[in-house]
Amino acid sequence: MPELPEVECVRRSLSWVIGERITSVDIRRPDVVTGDCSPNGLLRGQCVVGLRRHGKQLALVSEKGTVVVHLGMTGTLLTVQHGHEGWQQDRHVHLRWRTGKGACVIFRDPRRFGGVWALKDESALSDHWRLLGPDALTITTGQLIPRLGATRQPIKSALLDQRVLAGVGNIYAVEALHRAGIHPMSVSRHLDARDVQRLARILHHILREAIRAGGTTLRDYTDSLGVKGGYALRHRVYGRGGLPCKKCKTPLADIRLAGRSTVYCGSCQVLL
DNA sequence: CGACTCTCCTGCTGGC
DNA sequence: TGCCAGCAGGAGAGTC
Repeated sequence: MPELPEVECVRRSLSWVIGERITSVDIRRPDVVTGDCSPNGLLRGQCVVGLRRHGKQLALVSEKGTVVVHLGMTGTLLTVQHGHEGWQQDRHVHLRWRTGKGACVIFRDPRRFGGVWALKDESALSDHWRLLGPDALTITTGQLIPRLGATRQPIKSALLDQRVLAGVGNIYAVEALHRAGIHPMSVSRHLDARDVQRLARILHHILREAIRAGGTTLRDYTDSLGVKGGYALRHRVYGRGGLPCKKCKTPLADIRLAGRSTVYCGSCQVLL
C-alpha cells in the first residue's frame, strides 16, 4: 500500500517520462478522474516537464496542465513498453498515457481508493496541495510541534491525518511510534518538544530507509518498473500483533485505532 | 468545531 | 473442494 516511500519510488522509477510528449490518452474509467476528464485535460499533446511529489500524491507537470495521481491502497503507475499489450485485458487499468516513443504509463487500481485530478496548471497544484500539511520527509520539529499541540487526537490518528503532515500511512505510523517509544493512544498535545523532536527524527530516518529499500511490498506493490520493495523485512511491529516485541520480547498488542489495526508494545511504548 | 464512525471497493483468507 | 463472511486500508462524508 503506497505511502510516502512507495510513491517516491514510483516517482523515481518514472523519471524517464520527463521530456516525453503525451501523444494520446485512453480513458477507460472517467469516474476515477476529478476535473476535466477529456484527453486534453489529461495532458494529451503536452510535454512532461516534471514529476513532483507531496506526501502520497504524485504530480505529472506539463507546460500547460498538471495531473495529480493518488494511489490510494492498491493503485500503481506502471511503465509499459511498446509491444507488451497484456494490460489491455486487465479490467483494473483505468487510464493510459502513450508517449512519443511508444512506451506507456498506465494507472491501475483494483480497489479504486485512488484517483486522478486534472488541474489547469501548476498554480492549481499549489492550491490543491495547500490542503495538505508539510511533507513528512522534510517536516521540521518546529513545524510539527504546533501541529501536534493543536489537537487532542491520539498521536497515531494525528500522524495519519494528512492535514497535519503529509505522507504517513498506517504502516509507517506504527513503525515510527514503536521506535520512538510512544504509545499510539498518547494525546498528541501531551508530547513535549523532546518527544516531538525524537518522533520527527525517527520519521525522517524510517522514511529514508524505506525509500532506500524500495518501499514496502506486502503483496502487490511495485514501482513503475515492476520492482518490489524490501522494507517489509525491516518492520518491527506492523503485521506482528501477538508476536514478541523485538526490543523487550513482550507480546505486541493489536488494537483498532482510527479504524485501523494498530500494533504496539505495551511495555516499550509509554502513554503520554 | 473537533473528534469520532461510516462508506467506498475488491481480492484474499480462513472457517465450515 | 467450494462457498461466503470478514478483513484490509486512505480519505471524504456524515454524525454527535
